[in-house]
Amino acid sequence: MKFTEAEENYIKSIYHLQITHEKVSATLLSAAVNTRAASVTDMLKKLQLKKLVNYKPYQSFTLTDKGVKTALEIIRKHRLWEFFLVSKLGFNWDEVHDIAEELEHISSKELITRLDNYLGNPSFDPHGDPIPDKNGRIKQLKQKNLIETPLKKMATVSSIRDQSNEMLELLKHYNISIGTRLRINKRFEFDGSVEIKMEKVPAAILSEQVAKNIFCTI
Amino acid sequence: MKFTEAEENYIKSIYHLQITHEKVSATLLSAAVNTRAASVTDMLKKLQLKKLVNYKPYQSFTLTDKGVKTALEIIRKHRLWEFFLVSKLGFNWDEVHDIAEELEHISSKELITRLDNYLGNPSFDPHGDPIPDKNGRIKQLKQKNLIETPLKKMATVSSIRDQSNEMLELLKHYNISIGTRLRINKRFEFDGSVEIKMEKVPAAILSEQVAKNIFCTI
DNA sequence: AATAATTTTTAGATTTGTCTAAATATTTAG
DNA sequence: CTAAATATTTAGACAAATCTAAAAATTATT
Repeated sequence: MKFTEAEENYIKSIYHLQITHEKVSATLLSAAVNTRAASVTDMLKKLQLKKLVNYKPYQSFTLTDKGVKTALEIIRKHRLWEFFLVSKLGFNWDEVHDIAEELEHISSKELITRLDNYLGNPSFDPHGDPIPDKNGRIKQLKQKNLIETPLKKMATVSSIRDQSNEMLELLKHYNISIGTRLRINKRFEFDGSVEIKMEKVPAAILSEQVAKNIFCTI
Repeated sequence: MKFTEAEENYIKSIYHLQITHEKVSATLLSAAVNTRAASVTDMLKKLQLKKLVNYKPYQSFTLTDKGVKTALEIIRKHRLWEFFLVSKLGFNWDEVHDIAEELEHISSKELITRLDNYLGNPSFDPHGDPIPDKNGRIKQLKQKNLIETPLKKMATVSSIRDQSNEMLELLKHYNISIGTRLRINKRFEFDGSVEIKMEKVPAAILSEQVAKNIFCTI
């Protein structure tokens, strides 16, 4: 399916926002796409009709699977072009973003397939961000436990090391499971505990012992 | 100065038309940009305000110097991208037009400067058409179409004027492409058709309409 | 030269993506 | 728990680029 440049920019921005923020609001998005919130509302309705976002008035929204797939295609193009601009044309990595913002909207699939091969199917762009492959898969950074996970980044619980009943009981209480999305707000030097924030619930404190056993990917 | 994609397409089309036609009419232009004549009138008024065309209602029009300069910049981008697609990404010369139609609107000047150097500052694109240099200058090849090419001399196909899909289909059928070597055996007064002979295949007849659109160097 | 055919322009409408201002809903704070 | 602050949506407008239908101008034909 083909989308307008404006639609693509919204989809891409929502994708980036929902990785770094647990909730994507219209205001947040309006800043990201540099428009007024009222315009965002208009566009959300259109994207919903096209089944790209899950959206109900006055509620926060997310990309559908189709929306994510679309976002990854755009990001793939963006990052491949950035790689090209740096590796072949000799740009510095901090000069290429705006040009790639334009190039990412070129529609030809065959072009991207060939460009990818020409560049040697790179997995990371010049900024170190992963380049989705043709199936939308990105090389994930290794999983880290909550002691190692960087602060303030949305992370997804990917595994639990200690699977004792006591641990599972605790996870159940906090409503943490594989796939749960959370963010580390703060780490306390004093006892190694961490404050985590999940959607819809107040922040919670986990002891160092617990934190060491919960693994995430970002 | 920056122009919209629509404006650029009009400018480029007017340029091509005023090279191949003595007078450029709204109807002719409307076919070239694939819109209705009424829309062309609207756009001409806008382009006139921007000093890109000399236009008075009900009269034929021409590009201003500024318009020509703009057209050459767009054509330069188009042809450099075509060269890139063929020489670096391995596309066939008859597959690149539509992609270059999109790429020609990428705005960065620095990108084109670097692309030009990366490609070795080529003077001709894969169709044999000259690539304007950064100052808008074009190298003219002494090329003649098959009506003008002398009889019984080996000639090399250097460019195709009409690059419509229909024309490309026909060329593909006859296995004619840029670089093909051929000889004019005979010209028929009756309908202007020409008999050509290429290596390894029987002689073939081309209509006047086709012959006019195939250019050669000898 | 008068009329017919064609071309060009005008007038009014449509779509996309945006805006401002006002209305409405939600969240935060006293 | 209200009230204030903030966020979101609606309503109405606009610019760009297009369209159709009709009017006006030009060109061609008899």
